[in-house]
Amino acid sequence: MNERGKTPYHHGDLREALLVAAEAELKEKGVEGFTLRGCAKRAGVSHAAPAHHFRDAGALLTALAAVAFARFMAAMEARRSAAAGRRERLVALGLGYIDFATSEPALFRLMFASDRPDFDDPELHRVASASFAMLVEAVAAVSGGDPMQDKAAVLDVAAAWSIVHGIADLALSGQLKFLDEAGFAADRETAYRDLIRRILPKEP
Amino acid sequence: MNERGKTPYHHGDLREALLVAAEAELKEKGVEGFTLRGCAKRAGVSHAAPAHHFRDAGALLTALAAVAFARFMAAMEARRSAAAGRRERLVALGLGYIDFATSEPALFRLMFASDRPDFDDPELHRVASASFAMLVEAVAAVSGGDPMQDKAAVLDVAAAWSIVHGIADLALSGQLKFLDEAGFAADRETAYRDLIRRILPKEP
DNA sequence: GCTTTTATCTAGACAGTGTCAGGATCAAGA
DNA sequence: TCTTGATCCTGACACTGTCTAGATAAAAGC
Repeated sequence: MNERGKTPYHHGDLREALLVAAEAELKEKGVEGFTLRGCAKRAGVSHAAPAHHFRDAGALLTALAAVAFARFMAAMEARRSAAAGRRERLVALGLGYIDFATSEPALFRLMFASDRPDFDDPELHRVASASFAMLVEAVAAVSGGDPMQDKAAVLDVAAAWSIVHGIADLALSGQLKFLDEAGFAADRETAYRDLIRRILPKEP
Repeated sequence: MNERGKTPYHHGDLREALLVAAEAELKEKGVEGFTLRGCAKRAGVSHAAPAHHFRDAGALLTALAAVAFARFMAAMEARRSAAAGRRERLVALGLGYIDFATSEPALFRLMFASDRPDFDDPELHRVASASFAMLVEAVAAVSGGDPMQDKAAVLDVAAAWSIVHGIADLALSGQLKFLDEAGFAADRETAYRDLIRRILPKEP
C-alpha cells in the first residue's frame, strides 16, 4: 500500500471494480461499442490487467451477464411480491420483466441479443435457468398442469414468455411509441397489463 | 476491362457486390464480428474501396438492413397470400415474420437488435415503416376499427406485434427448445399458430 | 481524333482494439 | 530473511475503421 492516497500497485478488488466498470462502459457505448481497454481505464488500471481476472473480453461480459440475470430476477420478484392472486402475480412478473428491459436496455441486450457472452458458462447457465424457472412456476400456478409435462401448460409458458419478451424488446428499441400517440403515454403499464392478460389461460 | 479474365481495375458494380459480401460476412461472423475489411476482401477489392460507395461501415449496414426489410416483407407476404380468411391471413403474416427471423437470424438481429444501422436514414425508415404498415393493415382487417384512432385497435396491433416478435426473438436465440422436448419438435408451427391465435380479438 | 474531367480503386498511414510475452511489485508463508 | 505466487505494468503484434494521396479508366468536352 501507498500511505499517501496514491494509487497502490495492487488494486484490492479489481475483479469487482472491473464488473462495475464494464457495466458503465456497456451503458455508455452499448454492446457493440464495448471496449476492454475502456473498462481497464475506468478501473484506473493498465490495459492488460483484466487478463488476470477474466480470460478475455468475452469472459468479462459473461460474468456481467450473470450478475445482470440476478438483478433481472430481483426486478421480477419485486413486482411479484407486491401483487395478490395467482393471475395478478403472473402479470406482475411480466411487468418486472419489462421494467428491467426498459430501465437497463444495455444489460437486457447483452442477455438476450448478443453472441459475446458464453452461454455455456456454468454460472451464467445457472442464473439464466433460474429466471426461466421463475416464469414456469408462475405460469404453473395459474394454469394448473405441470408445464414440463402437460402439453397445454407448455404452450401457456411459451405464450407468457413470448408476449412479455416481445413487449420488452420492442419497447426497448423504441418501437412501441405508437402507443403513446394513441393515448397510452400517461401509463403504458395499463397497456402492457392488458396485453399480458390476453394470453393468460381462461379463468375457470 | 481486362480481356483475359483478370480482375479489372474497376469492379463494375461494387456497390451491389459489397451488399452481397456484407450479407455473407454478417451471416458468418454475426453483427458483433462484422468487419468492413472482410467485406472488401470478399468482394476482391482493396480495404478502402467501400468508402466510395458507403460513407462508413454503418452506412453499409444501413443499406443492408434496408434490403433485409424488403425480404422480410416478402417472407410475410408469401405466407399471407397463401392463406384464406382475415384471421388466418393475420396468423400467416406472423408465421412469415417468424420464418424470416429463424431463417435469417443475422439479418433479423441487424434489423431489431443492433445500434449500428442508422435508423434515421430515409430509405431504411421507409421500408421499416412499410413493414409496420403491413401488420397494421392485417390487424385492422380482423379487429375492424382504425388502429391509429381506436384505442382498442391500437392494443390489438401491439398485442399481435409483441407476441410474434417475442416468439421470433426467443426462437432465434434457441430459447424455445423446451417446446421440442414437450412434443412440438415435429411441427413447431402448430405451436406458433396456437400462440398467435391467443391474442387475436374475439370472433364476433 | 485528343484532352480534360470525373468516378473509381489502390497503397500507405494513423489511432485504437484484443491479446500475448516479459518484467516489476508486493503480500504471505517457509 | 528469502522465496513463492498473485497481481499489475510496459511493450509488442496483428487486426480494425478511416483518412490521405496517388493511380487508373471511363466519360465528357472540344
